[in-house]
Amino acid sequence: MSNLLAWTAPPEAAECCSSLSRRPLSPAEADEIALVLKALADPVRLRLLSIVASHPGGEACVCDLTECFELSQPTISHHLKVLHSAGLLQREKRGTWVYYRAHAAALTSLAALITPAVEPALPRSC
Amino acid sequence: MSNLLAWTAPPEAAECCSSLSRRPLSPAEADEIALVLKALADPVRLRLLSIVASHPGGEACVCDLTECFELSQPTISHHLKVLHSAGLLQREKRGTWVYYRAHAAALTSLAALITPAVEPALPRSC
DNA sequence: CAAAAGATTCGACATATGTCTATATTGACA
DNA sequence: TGTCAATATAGACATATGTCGAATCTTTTG
Repeated sequence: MSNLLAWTAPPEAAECCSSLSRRPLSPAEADEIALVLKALADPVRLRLLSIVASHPGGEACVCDLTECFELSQPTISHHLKVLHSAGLLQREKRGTWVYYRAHAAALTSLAALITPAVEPALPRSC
Repeated sequence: MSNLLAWTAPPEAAECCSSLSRRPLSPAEADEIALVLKALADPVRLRLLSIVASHPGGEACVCDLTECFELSQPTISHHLKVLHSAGLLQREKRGTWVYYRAHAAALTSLAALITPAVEPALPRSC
């Protein structure tokens, strides 16, 4: 599973808060962040995440979610797996049912990453 | 050009702040947000945006950017176009050079969208 | 005007991705 | 133990995407 939280404090960023706008990302950092954003960058997965997050109790099972779409159950399952692998959804199996909930810390980290820096960046090139 | 800023106050969200976690996104909203996230969800484009944003003066021309990658100049130009079309980069032509800068408001909106809601969501299904 | 430099557009190609159907797995329960 | 219900996995297929080289456009300058 991709670990976005780990990104928030990479060695080379010890000097600073996490933000795209503070300094150029290394290729490796960009690869990792892109994995998480790719997981989010799909209309079905955005809706799945928003449905799960705003569901009563903050969680929903696959059967709840499948009803919301005109897509096959395996397709929904696939999208949930992508979100889970990216660390954006947490998974808990209870009996026959599997419940998903939003991983708030991962979303918070991602949002912080995107938020423009308030302070002007130090002069750098690449 | 996709207009993320417009999303921040859609008619059906008048009740509330903008957040994925507040209520289920409509399919149309999800499509629009996905367009912006798709633009961000690429390692090269993430690096381009971070380089532009942290460049002295907050802007960089294409020639500055091409040096940072082992990719052809048309490829860089393509990625810049994607970011610009998504509203994440602003473009200004001065003489022969084209300067890009990060669109801070768009990034702020996107970050707000991803940030988990503090208040519990109202009970809703899809 | 012509030539050069910066940038974009075009067309092609290989890879990645979203979706489906069919099948497998897991757990509840008679 | 056998069957059923809820999810997940596998394999196939069509479409989307990232990259390139070649050509085109635009602006400066000799």
